[in-house]
Amino acid sequence: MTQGRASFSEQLADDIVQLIRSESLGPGDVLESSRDLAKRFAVTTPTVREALRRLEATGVVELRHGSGTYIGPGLERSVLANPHRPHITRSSVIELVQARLVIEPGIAALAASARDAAALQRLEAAAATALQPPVHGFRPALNFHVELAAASGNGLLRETVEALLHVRASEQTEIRFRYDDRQRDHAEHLEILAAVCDGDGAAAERLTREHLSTIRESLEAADFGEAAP
Amino acid sequence: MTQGRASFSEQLADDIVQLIRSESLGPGDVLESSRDLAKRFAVTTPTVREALRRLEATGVVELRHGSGTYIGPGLERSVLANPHRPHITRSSVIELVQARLVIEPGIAALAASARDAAALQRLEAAAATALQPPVHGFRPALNFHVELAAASGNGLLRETVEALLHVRASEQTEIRFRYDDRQRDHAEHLEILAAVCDGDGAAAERLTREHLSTIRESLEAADFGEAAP
DNA sequence: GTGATCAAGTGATTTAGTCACTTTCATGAC
DNA sequence: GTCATGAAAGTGACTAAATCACTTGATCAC
Repeated sequence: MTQGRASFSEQLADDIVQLIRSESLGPGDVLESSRDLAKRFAVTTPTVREALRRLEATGVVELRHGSGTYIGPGLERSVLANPHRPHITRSSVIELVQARLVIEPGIAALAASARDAAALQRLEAAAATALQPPVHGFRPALNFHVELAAASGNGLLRETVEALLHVRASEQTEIRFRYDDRQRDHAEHLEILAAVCDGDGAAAERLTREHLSTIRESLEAADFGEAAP
Repeated sequence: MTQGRASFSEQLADDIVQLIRSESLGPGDVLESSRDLAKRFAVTTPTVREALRRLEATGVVELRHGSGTYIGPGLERSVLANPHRPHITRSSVIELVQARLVIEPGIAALAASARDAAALQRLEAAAATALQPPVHGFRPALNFHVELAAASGNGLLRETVEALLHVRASEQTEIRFRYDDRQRDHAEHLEILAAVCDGDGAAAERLTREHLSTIRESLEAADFGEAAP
C-alpha cells in the first residue's frame, strides 16, 4: 500500500512549504494572504487555515491577526521543542541537567577545536550579557550554552541544545530559582570561554562538565516544595 | 502588555491537552469526536479542527478519517523532529553523524553504568533484529541506537537521539546506501552491547565513538552524486 | 509637521451543509 | 453455527458564504 493520499490539509501544508522555498522566503517575510492561498491551490479558506495551523505549530509560519502570515524560524530547523510539553516534576528537572551533562561537554570540546572567530565573538557577547535579567522569556544566562553549541560549527548540535533548553523553560526557571548563584555561574562561563578560545578542548570539556555537575548537585540537594503534585 | 489572549484555537489546543491529561488518556485511546468537543468548549467545528491540526503537527493526536481522533505519542515528548525538515545536502548528512559522535558515546557510558535489566533486554533484541530489512519506515538498524539511549535511563536523551535519527530518515537511508556493511555494523553493535552489559562504561564509550567514526569516515570518503542540487 | 480618523486588507470565527470513510451490527446464505 | 454481505450510523474532511475583529496606512484636519 502506498499509504494512500495524505489528508488534504497535510498535502497543502507541504505545498505551502514548497512555495516558501521556491520563493526563497526567509524569517520575517510575509506570506500570501490566506484568501490568495486558497485561490492559488483551489481550496477554501478553512482548509488553508488548517494547513497554516499545522505549520504554525512547528514554527514554520506565524499568523498575526489583522496583519498577515509571516515566515517563522521553523523552516530551517530539524529538531524542535514540543510546545505542549509535559508537566514539570522534580525528576524531569534533574533528567534535563543529566542530559545536558552528557551532551554539552563534548560540544565544548568541539567548539574549542573549531575556534570560529565570529562564533567566539558571539559567545563572548553572550557571556557578557548573562547577568542581565530575562526579558520576553529570553534568558541571557542560557544563551551562553546555545552560543557555545553554535560555536561547535554544527547546526544540528545547536538546535539540539536550543531545543533542550527551550523545551522546559519553566524547569530552567526553577533551576535558576534554586541555584541562583549568578556570579559563580558567570565566572564558570568565562572559564569555559577562555578554554575554548585557547583551543584547549580537554579543558573546555572538563570545565563544562564541572559547571553542569555543580548545578546538578545543587539541584539534587535542594528539596522541591511541589515535588508531589 | 500581558500578550493578551492567544488565538482562540491556540487556547483551545491547550484546553484539549488539559482534557487529555485530566482524563488520563494515553497513546491509542480515542478522544471525543470533534463535534462533541465543539459543543463542550462552545466553539464551532472548524475551530476545533484547527486546534486538532495544531496538535496533530506535534504528534499529540492523530486524526483518522471516518474513525475518530486518537491520542498520539507526542504528549509525553519534550523534543521532536520537524516534520517539514530542510532539504538534504551532503554537509547535513555529515553534520548529523558528527552530532551523533558528540552525543552517543556519553550515552553509551551512561547506559553501562545504569545497567537496567529490562532495558538491556530490549537493547539485545534490537541488536538481534538489526539485520532485518526496514518496514514501514522503521529501521531496525537505527533502533539499536535508540534503545541504547533508552538504556541510559534518561528519557530526554532517548527522545533526543530518536529525534536526531528520525529527523532525517532520508539522510539515514543515504548513509545506509553509502555505508552498507551491515555485517560489520552488527558486529560493532554486539561489541557495544557486551561492554554495556559488563558495566564497562569506558569501553562502551570508546566502542561507540569508533563505531560512529567508521561511519563518518566512510561518508566523507564517499562522493555524493547529488551534492550539487 | 503632528495627530486623529477612516477605510481597506487581513486573519478569526461562525453557521450550515455536503461528502467520504470506517466501523458495526443485523441480515442472510451456506 | 459460521461466515460473508451490506446497509446504517457515526466520524472526520471539506465547502460555501458570511460576519467580526484587528492592523495598517493613507488621508485629512489642525
